Amino acid sequence: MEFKEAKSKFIQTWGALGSQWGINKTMAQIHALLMVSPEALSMEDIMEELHISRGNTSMNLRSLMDWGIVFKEYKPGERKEYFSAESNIDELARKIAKERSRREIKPTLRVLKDISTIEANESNEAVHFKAKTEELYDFVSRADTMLEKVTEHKENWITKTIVKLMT
Amino acid sequence: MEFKEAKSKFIQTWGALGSQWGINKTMAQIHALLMVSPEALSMEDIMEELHISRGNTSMNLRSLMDWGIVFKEYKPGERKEYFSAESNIDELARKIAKERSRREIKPTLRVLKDISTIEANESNEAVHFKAKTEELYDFVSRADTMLEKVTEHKENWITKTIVKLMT
DNA sequence: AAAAAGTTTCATTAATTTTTGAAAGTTTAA
DNA sequence: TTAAACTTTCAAAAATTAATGAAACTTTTT
Repeated sequence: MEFKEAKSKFIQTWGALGSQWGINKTMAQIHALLMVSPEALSMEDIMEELHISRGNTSMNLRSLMDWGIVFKEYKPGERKEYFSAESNIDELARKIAKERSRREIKPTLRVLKDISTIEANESNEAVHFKAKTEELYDFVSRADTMLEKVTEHKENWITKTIVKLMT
Repeated sequence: MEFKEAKSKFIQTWGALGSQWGINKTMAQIHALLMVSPEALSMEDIMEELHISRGNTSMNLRSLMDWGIVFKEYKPGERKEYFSAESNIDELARKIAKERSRREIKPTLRVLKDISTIEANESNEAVHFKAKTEELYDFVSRADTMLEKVTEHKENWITKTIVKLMT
């Protein structure tokens, strides 16, 4: 396989992965492209490489910047804006995890907490509901905390945890 | 909030969460409904509760069974099929993680490995590409292994890991 | 073996999501 | 202050994904 083919394959794969994870395909593709580009790219560059419109490029770049995983760069003496991706992969994972927690897990936890407070001395059905949603709350809450721990620090989390448990 | 309202809210929330994670809304809603039902439900029950068609119900139930998180049940003396959800939440998480790894992460790893083998003595661009995709392969690979470790066993993984590290 | 009770499939329709492109908006330079 | 260079927005169109429902299929009962 030569470079061009590999590059295109990478962009397609990253895009497909993105859509399976609830991120739109173009957004993931732009991110993939920027990740493997040694230099920051202009909007024109991106449009041309991915064959997408200006509007589409603009909106998805904005989303990527909202996620904190793509940055604007200005080249001295140039008016055009250039874009580059977070280059540290651990940092990338950290930001994605943090953002998904904030946007999805936290709101879900709020709902779960809320609905598990129903008075359940009525029916069997209500008792079971309350038990199940409480259990789910605990689980999701634990998972979220763990995710936070794993991603909050750049340093090795396991080591820290062990030290903490042993002292 | 009384029971009916809470139940409906739970089903909506779980459905929304599903679609953010690449699972179709109805599938997640059926799963939510079965999770909070103390008894197994028939297709009729599900159709009625969620206001969806027979075909839709049938296909999404099949998907849920393919994921291994919903089961068919037969009641003695009854011809109808009943459905129930995996009731252990740890087990549920385990199965989802395993399935997503198999369907999404593993294929991505294969592609990453494949494309990072290009001969990169040509351009700066190709050198950077090779380095980046290799780095990504290592990261995803590590993450997948960790996920496997966390979910492979029902027992507390942390404890085991610590014990292993200390001996 | 035919009817009854139930389930699955899949072409068509509906809903949702994404993309386009042209107009409006900004900023810089002359 | 106005023209040029560039970016953003958003209504409409296109593409994708999900849902319907009727016909086909399966299994059980009589």
